[in-house]
Amino acid sequence: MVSRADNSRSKLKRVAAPDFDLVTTLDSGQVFYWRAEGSGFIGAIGDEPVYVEQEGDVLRFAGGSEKLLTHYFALDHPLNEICASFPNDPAMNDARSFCQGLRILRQPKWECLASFICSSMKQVAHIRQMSAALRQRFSTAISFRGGVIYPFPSARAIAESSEKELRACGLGYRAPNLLATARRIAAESVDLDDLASLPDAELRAALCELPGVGAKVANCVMLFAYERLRAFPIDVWIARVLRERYFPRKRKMTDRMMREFSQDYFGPHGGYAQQYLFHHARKTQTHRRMRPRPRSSRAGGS
DNA sequence: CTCCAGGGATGAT
DNA sequence: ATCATCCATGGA
Repeated sequence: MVSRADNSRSKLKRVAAPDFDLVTTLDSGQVFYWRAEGSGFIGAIGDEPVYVEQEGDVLRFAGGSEKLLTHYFALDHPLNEICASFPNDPAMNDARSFCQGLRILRQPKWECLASFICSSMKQVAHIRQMSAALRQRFSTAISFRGGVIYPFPSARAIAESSEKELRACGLGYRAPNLLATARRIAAESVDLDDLASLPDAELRAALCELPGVGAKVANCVMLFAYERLRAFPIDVWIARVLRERYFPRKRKMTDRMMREFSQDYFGPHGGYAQQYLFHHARKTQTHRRMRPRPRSSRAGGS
């Protein structure tokens, strides 16, 4: 019987959150730990356990502070101006109206980097699984609201593990990459905070030096952790959107073409535009699975 | 069962 | 510079 008066629940703090949609934002594939709980979500911002729910234009929360939530959820981003800067075309307009209130978070750098090193060739649900496994195995539990929260483990904690332990978390071939990157950071041969002073191109190059980080992961980290709102990650979903909705007549779309087009077409907040296109595509996917394959003409011999 | 997933590293052209 | 192949794992 655990039902003792949970007065933790009746004393939620409040912060104004106009032009914000908590559910859409947390479900948009940029962050991998928050889980539905009650009428809101439980998770952590850095090492701070947080519960948060939305009611209209207000966030009600426990844990953390108004300042912490405002920063993490980027409530200060001028979302109207950002959305108005998107190009005016059918695909973008569909995405913009579908994703109202979606904001690009300001995530902790290491957590974001490590999560996206794990992300390659994995669905969002799998990345969440790996994140949860890493947290449970390599960080310290914090009691919170009758449950337990696992913050994301430090680079040092990962660095002191082994490839075998990381594979046990379901990382597969990503394990040596995460381990090697964690070791560089723990050894202080790379300081993720220092990189924040670099201009976009140099930041991207520095991130791509890390094992398991290529252009796509680097762009995700730039967008979700370094507030480089022009960074435009191109994954399989975005590539599909570009092919099908922007260049339906082209037979081949090379990586280079997609990169060069998206960098200036989507403007100074291209990363935001990308996230809207990504979320819209992923949530409105129609079963593109069963395409009749050419039947192999070896049914029964004669 | 098969197909696919928020790709990157490597080696061959 | 571009292209092919391999890399683990689990959901649909």
